[in-house]
Amino acid sequence: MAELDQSCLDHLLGYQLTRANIPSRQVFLRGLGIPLELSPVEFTILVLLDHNAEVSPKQLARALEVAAPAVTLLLDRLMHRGLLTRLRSETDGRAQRIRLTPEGQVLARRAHRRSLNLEADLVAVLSESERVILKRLLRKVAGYRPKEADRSRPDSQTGRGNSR
Amino acid sequence: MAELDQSCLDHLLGYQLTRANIPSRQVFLRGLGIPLELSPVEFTILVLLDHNAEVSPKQLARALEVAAPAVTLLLDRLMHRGLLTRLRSETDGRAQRIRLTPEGQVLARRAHRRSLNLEADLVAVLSESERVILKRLLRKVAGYRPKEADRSRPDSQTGRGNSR
DNA sequence: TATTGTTATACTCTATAACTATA
DNA sequence: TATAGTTATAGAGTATAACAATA
Repeated sequence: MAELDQSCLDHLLGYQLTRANIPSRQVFLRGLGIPLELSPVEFTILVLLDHNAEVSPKQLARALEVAAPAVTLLLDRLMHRGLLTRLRSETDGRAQRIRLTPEGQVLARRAHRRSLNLEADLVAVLSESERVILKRLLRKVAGYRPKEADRSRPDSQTGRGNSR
Repeated sequence: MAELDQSCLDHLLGYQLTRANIPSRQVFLRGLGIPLELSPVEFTILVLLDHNAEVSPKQLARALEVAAPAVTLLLDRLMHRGLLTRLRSETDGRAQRIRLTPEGQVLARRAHRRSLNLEADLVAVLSESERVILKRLLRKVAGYRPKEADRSRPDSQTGRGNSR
């Protein structure tokens, strides 16, 4: 069966990003996500909680660019697995402090350790200097924020969903 | 409110890819997706159909690395919008040939034209040579395929969903 | 009034299994 | 038996609005 010619989409950075994300995601799932039963966001949350003190759901929502209700659901799931607890902030009665339980900390560290060598095969397609360059360029792109005037709604935090 | 320290995730290429995808996705939605009422995959399908003759759902599933049932649903939607038709292949009674309708072709070309300048602001954070390098490196990463021995199920086409 | 977090809802995407019709 | 495509279903992600409690 003939392969389709996709050159008509080559000019789109977004297309290249999405395509590069496919094997990257597979590598994550096979090497970490499935064995430790963590989705990419769940992994990210656990690691961030372990490396940052006094984290609130609001901070997570900002850091991950995920809408607040989504964070609530994610934290619910991790809490029901006994990986974290929610405490009221002592300085602001509205806010919470999320804390990893001992089990959560063990899992966070195990996952983080595992993540260090996770992409070895994947990035083997690049030279060491290419890896450095790629990450630097991706960070530049990630730092872009549309001008306010361009935004349809100033405070819309549109999700990270990526259906392609 | 304090920003979280995310340096503990810097080593993961997948994390950088996902983060770079966020503004890229916003740019697509605001500049093309919302005005033309096309999701990223729908846009991709229309453009591929316009640039390739005699396309079957199977070919689309392969090209986009989307599971067959998902392709069925995507094509259903585009068909109900009058953008394409499904014809039986004359050489293989099981297969289909997807064809853009005149309206579909008009939209495909309008969308493609619009996509050419879509990311101008986004890629302005990069120099011209950086853009070339970035796309080349992304293509390398996108070309990676895990060794069969690593794959849990040889024919699993895991989706492109990207919840992070 | 504004902010933090939750609930509820609706829609999309994704994954799988089971089915049909053709080969 | 294998392949192309569909149906059905369940789960996860995402966006919005509306709400409670606190500031």
